[in-house]
Amino acid sequence: MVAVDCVIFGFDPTGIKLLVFQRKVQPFFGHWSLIGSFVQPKEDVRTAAIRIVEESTGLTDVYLEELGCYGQVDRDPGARVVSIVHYALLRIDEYKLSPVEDYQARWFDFEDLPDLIFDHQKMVKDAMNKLRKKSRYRPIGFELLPAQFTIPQLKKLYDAIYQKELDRRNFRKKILSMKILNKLNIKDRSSSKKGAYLYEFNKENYEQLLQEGIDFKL
Amino acid sequence: MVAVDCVIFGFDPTGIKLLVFQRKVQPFFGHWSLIGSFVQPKEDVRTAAIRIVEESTGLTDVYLEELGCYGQVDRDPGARVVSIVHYALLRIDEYKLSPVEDYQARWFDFEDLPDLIFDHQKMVKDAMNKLRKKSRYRPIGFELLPAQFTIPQLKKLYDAIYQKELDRRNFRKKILSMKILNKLNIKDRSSSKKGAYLYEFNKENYEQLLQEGIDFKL
DNA sequence: CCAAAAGTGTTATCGCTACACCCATGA
DNA sequence: TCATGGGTGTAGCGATAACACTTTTGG
Repeated sequence: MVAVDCVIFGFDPTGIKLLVFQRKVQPFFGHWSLIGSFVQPKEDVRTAAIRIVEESTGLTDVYLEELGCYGQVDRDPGARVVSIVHYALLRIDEYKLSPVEDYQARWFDFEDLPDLIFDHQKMVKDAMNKLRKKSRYRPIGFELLPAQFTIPQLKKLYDAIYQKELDRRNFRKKILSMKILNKLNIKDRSSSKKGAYLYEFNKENYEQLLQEGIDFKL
Repeated sequence: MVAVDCVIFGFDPTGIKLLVFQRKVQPFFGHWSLIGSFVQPKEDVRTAAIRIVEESTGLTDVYLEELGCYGQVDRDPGARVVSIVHYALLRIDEYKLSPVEDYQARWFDFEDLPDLIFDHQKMVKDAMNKLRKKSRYRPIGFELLPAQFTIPQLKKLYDAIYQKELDRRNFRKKILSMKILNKLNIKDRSSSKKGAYLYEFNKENYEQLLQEGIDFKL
């Protein structure tokens, strides 16, 4: 049997979040777990992952990547299930509430997760490591922010991913030098009196950078 | 059904090689393909990959890593098979001939591969890309060389991986500065009159570097 | 003695790091 | 007017890239 489980990341000003679910079937009814599902006979594996994210969050256009195969014989005590784990990055502010509520879902601080069933804890740990590595050379961090964001917000996200405080000035300099941000002439005053300019991600310039062989080390 | 397919890399002085096999079952009997097998009911997925490499090369202690899941519905025209692809790096000079001969296997130049069945061509391409990326920050290139090797040999390998000629002097300087090579007082004269010193990979120092957070960019 | 590969050293440049200062504004 | 977060500039250091010369030895 082949299943897909999804590690779903979010971010808000207090830090990185994980969306976990209360299991609705035996065994371990009511325990916290990642969201998952069996792959249907006529369904591609990746399609299954997309479906699962949509069913559980209402979102269709999120960053979604394969993490790996979890295929220990005894990982699921009930039956032989091989799980193809994916991780998703989404903007917390965009996700639709109702499907999440149906699923008995909850956002947890990444630093303060409950116990998860089976090998889900390891999946989460591996996903976070992959996110750390990947964000060093791909600007996937943007996927976790609202479409419009300030540079201090972006820095806070990277502080959280790397678990250390980056230098304000160097961070700004580097990210701007890549020219993958469009500055808007609007200020966000929610976190300071002076206000910080809002930016948007410039996808075209980013694609071009990829061609030329970027290295995006923040 | 869950299967494992393996992309098996080798290297000799003329370049990077791939081990491919002549298929012994229908459909596509006799066509070239990667080596693979179904995962047994009581077998971990990774264990299956190790088994496949051993059965097809006779080698047990090779570098082996998961590449990803190939799970399109129609990738195998015969049946629904999800394949967990792995790639292996091995020292051509070490592999036992007889099992390979049983399997109707052949080493092909990576640049000059035959047509492969199903989506195996894409697996190979993806594996090579992963090898390129990974070798930028992990010294996995060593896995492809004999236990003892010269620095010019190592450079040739990285030339082949990156598909460009690195600078001889800078390459040597950098690799030596990492202190992950043990110099032997023996010269290999097979490729020049003057002869080049042989080195061994120093695993202890490498492990220590990993702790400290290496970045191995050549 | 010479061709061919191996081995070594130097210099200029670029990018990163580590800093200190000014700006705008609500309270 | 002052506390708070936002925005900008610069100097020093270290790593990288570009490059030329010497060494060894079989033919």
